[in-house]
Amino acid sequence: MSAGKQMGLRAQRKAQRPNEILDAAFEEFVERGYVATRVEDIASRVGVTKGTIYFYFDTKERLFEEMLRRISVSFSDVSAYAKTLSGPYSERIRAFLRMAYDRIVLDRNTRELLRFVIAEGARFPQVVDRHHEEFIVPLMDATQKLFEDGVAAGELRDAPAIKIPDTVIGAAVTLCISKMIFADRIPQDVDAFFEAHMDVILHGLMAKD
Amino acid sequence: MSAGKQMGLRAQRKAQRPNEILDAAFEEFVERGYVATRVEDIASRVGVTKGTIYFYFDTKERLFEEMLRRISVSFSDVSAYAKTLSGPYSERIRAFLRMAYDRIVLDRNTRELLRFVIAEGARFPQVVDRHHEEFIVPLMDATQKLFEDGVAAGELRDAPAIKIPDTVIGAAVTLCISKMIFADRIPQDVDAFFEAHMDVILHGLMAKD
Amino acid sequence: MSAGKQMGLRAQRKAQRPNEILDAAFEEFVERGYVATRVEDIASRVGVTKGTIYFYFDTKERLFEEMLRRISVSFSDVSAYAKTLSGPYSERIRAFLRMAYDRIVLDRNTRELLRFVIAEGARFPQVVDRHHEEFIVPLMDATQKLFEDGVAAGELRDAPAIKIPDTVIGAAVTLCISKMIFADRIPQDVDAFFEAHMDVILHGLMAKD
Amino acid sequence: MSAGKQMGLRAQRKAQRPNEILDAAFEEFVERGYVATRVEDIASRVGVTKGTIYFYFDTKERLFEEMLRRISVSFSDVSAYAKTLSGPYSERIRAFLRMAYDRIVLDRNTRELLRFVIAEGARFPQVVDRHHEEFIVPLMDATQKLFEDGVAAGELRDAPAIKIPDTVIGAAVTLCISKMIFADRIPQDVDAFFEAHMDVILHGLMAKD
DNA sequence: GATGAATGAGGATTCATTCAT
DNA sequence: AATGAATGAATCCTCATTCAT
Repeated sequence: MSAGKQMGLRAQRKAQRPNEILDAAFEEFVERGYVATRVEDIASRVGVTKGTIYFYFDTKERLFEEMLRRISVSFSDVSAYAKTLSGPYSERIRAFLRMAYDRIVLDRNTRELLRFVIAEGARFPQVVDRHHEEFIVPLMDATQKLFEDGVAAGELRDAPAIKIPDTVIGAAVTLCISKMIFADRIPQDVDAFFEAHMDVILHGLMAKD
Repeated sequence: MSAGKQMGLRAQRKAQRPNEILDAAFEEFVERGYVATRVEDIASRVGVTKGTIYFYFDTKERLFEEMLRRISVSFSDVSAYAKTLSGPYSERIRAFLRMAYDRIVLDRNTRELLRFVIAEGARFPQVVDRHHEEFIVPLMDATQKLFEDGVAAGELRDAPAIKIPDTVIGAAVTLCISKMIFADRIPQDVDAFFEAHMDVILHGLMAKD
Repeated sequence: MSAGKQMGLRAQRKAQRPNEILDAAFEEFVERGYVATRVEDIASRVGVTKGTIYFYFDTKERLFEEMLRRISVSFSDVSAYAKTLSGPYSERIRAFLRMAYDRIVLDRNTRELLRFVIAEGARFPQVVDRHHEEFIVPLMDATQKLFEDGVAAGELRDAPAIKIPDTVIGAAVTLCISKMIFADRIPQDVDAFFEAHMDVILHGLMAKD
Repeated sequence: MSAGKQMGLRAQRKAQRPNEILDAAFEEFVERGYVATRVEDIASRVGVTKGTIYFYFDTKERLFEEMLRRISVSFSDVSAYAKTLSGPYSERIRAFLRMAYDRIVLDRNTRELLRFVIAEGARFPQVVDRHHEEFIVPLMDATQKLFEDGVAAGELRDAPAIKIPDTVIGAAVTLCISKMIFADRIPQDVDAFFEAHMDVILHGLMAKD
């Protein structure tokens, strides 16, 4: 019944080739950056030769862009997620921020995407723009909305950070970068970091009773 | 009496050549990254030819490393700075963080250094290590010390963030990155950001009276 | 009774494949030359894929050679044609030269064949040799014979051009080249050219009465 | 006093490099055509390496174009030459056509230029246009003018070829092509050809007395 | 000190050809 | 018969580096 059963082994492999290549490209571009990565490196990683890469992707540039598209899972759903939250705002914020940490710090794709934005942004300006539109804006908007709702509910203080949620999310981004640049050499205790961060945030934002 | 006075203008200029080159190298490497920057680009910016660059620097790699050294002003003095602070800890923290913002967010060299750490870290691991030793550790240590003193003085709450000051400094790093990747396209109001951040931090860390 | 009647449409089409391919090859090779023409270009023009071309032709080189063979209609019959002519030599020459013009200037295959001889002669020396044997020699021999007969008949002057008929045929070749290189950008009035040429030739070759 | 004395050997050689390269490029492009000629072939012929070629010429295309410019000696002066002629028109035509033969048939540059026009015209349309403007038009105009003057002087018949001088010049072009494609394999007796051609032309164009 | 011609290794891309399906 | 994925040799062009002047 499955499509797989109707495809020959070769056909199955073939259908996966573009994704195999994009995955290999991701690893190589992460390791060496756009310019220093050779198309042949990517081919070797897949176990094919240069020519095969060009059979599926016109240019190295295109390959890079499609790889980015593949790893870029937009944050446009976080707003919907915030709406599913209920209970006291201290709990909602915790849940929301935990989700943010999971997606920003723990998701390798998102982490390395930030590396590409920083390292290749000058070469691929549209990558920076897309990152802003699909990641930063949705996340900040959702966070701000959550905060404003908390203020309206009388549970949060009307702090200036309500309007500049970057001041709160920022710590997660920085942790993401630390994980990215130090990898395993300097391990990061994400949970402890998250708890310490939450503690400051909640103490800093909760309305005095 | 100074050496400068005894040099002709031309001689002075020549004595400055290495620095001119390093400055030009900085701009070019920032724009294009290590691999994509051509030695000739740097030479053109200085107004000399390739050969001249090689008179002063053995290789492109060396040039890159020395450029990094030139822009890397260590943070090892921030601990001394913290010691000069007096008065209530809320004020000390404000002054200390303001200094941190100035050096992390507003100083272009520090900002772009972070770009190099992220973009070229795989190629120049020692840059990552140095960045850790000379920037992150001194800054975190001094911050932590300041917080611990505040706790000891009974002015700060013994929050878990005291031991993980990255949770506090993180926002500044993220703002630095925003300025870096968006440049002038998306202006950042550093002062407003700082005030909003301070507000959360102080409310979050001050001991209840 | 013919094979065609017993074949289905599809079978007929298939039987024509080699010729379709040769025709497409002709167009592509004319447009881009041997080296710059890709086997895939030819395949696209036929509406098949590369592999199909290789089913019918071993190599691109072979394909080129067979295409040449297809368009090369030998001039070995012009001598027979000359023998069919009768009447005064002025009329015979006019008829013969008109035939030469038709075949050299107006026949696209012959025209482009000359292009291949000039453009690819170094790569395919046998093409040059064949062109000499099958086109130039038969045409010149027949022309010379016609002229000599005219002289023997006392109708033509025993001009040195009788032995070097290229001096007469040359104009047609040049017109062929003009048509070839300028195509429609600079239209050539073949009839006017022919008449003007004939006029000089006849005045130049006829015996004085 | 000579410039040569003031240049070092190296400097002299350097100043000649572009021309050496263009000459080598001419030979290689003649032999193999534009596409099949490798930049490295040209470099080898000069005795340098690829890189050197690119030091002087941006691209292979540019190199080809400049090579063409180098070998293209315009025919715009033939009209002035015609004006220097005096005496009976039979003599003027002989002198003029001899000059045309010398420049069209015997000048290797002009000969091979025609090869490029035919072989590379589709790739470099401007070459075809330039050839028309700088070679064909000036030559035809001058020839026509000479013929018309001869008619006006009552020495030449008002033949239709007067207005279509290509019918006369054509033979020279064809001889040029023969020399080009057969090179030494089939030697051409240019003088005999010229004389035979002249004989027909003069008999064909002279007014009856 | 500075120049810039020259080198040559390296990398993106193309394309004739093969072959399993 | 036909397809099209895969190969790998070939070729344009770049650029770090050298070195004679």
